[in-house]
Amino acid sequence: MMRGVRDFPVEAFRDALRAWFQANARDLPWRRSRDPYRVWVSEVMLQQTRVETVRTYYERFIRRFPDVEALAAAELAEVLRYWQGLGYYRRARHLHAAARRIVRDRAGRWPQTVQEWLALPGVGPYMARAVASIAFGVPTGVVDGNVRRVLARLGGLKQPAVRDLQAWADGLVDPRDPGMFNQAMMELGATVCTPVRPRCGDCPVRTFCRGFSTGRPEQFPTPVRRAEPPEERWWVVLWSHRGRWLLGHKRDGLLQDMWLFPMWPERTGDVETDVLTFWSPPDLRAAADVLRPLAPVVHEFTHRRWRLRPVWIPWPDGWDPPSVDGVMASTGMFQSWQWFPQAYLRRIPIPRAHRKVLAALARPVLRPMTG
DNA sequence: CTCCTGGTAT
DNA sequence: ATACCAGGAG
Repeated sequence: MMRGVRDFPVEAFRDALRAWFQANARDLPWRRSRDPYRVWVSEVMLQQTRVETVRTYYERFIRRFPDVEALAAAELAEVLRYWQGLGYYRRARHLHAAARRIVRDRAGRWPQTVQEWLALPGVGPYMARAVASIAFGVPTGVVDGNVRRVLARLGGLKQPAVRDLQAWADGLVDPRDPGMFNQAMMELGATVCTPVRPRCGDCPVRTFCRGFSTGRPEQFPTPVRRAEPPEERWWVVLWSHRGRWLLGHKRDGLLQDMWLFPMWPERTGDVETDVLTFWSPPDLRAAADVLRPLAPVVHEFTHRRWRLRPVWIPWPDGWDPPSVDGVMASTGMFQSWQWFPQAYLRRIPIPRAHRKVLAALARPVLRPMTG
């Protein structure tokens, strides 16, 4: 057991936390049911994502895919479309794959133990314990980012090991209602024991808290600064022809299975040199004639920052259809490509970064293209 | 603007 | 250890 955690008044802590949660729990859509499907979907969405963002997505998703059978029967593209804008699209692909496993391999029988949940794709230590405790009453503690912070402050721990926190959470969890206890811990972290300026005055368990007694709760756990993500500069080509737009289906890695406008790395800063060299000579001359620079877009991921320079190429209706295969193949990032009518852009999964590019069409150019 | 947050897979 | 997204708060 960790220093500072010995002789922790477990029963009194549970009582104070329970009373607080019963009076202060936010009314969230996924809390109205202990249906494993709903608990699971909400937990997947809430991973790495804020409650207010998830709320809208969750309700739409449940309307469209009301149970695990409906999700398993759906196409991946459809699932991704409902996930569009939430980020971490791998979550959606795993959710979909796991739904198919539950329906096909388990004949719709739900995993109930932590071990069974862990066997599903996209389910790790946190999620397995969250769903098992909330939907099935398994007496196990969960340690997500919120709980980690709450426990670190309670124990006055600067750099707690996850294993120790898990062990502590397992000992703390209320066996009478593990799901409620876990949700209460996370709720406390989300609304009171916040990363900056925690509201200790509103905290139901401050009398148990070493962080509070030190007067500097924000020091637990020790804050760490994230490194600057490296920057990448890309040209993005919005190619339109007879009311259609050319997009590619991303093959792998970042934004896999999403639809993107073709992109080329910026090298010289001159679009004809960097992009149009991959085009056939007649296409090159024609494209240069109708090329329209758009306002730049910045989009930040965890691990890299994109500076996008969108270029609109409105291919005149009267001209021959452009030959796109060689051009799209030259990007090396798509498994297929397609001309989509304007109205269809709402029906395919396009990540936020390229939605911003699309929005740049409606704005005036802010800077010249060269330089 | 700047600084901050988050689970799983590999 | 690193890849993966899109925000919010101040």
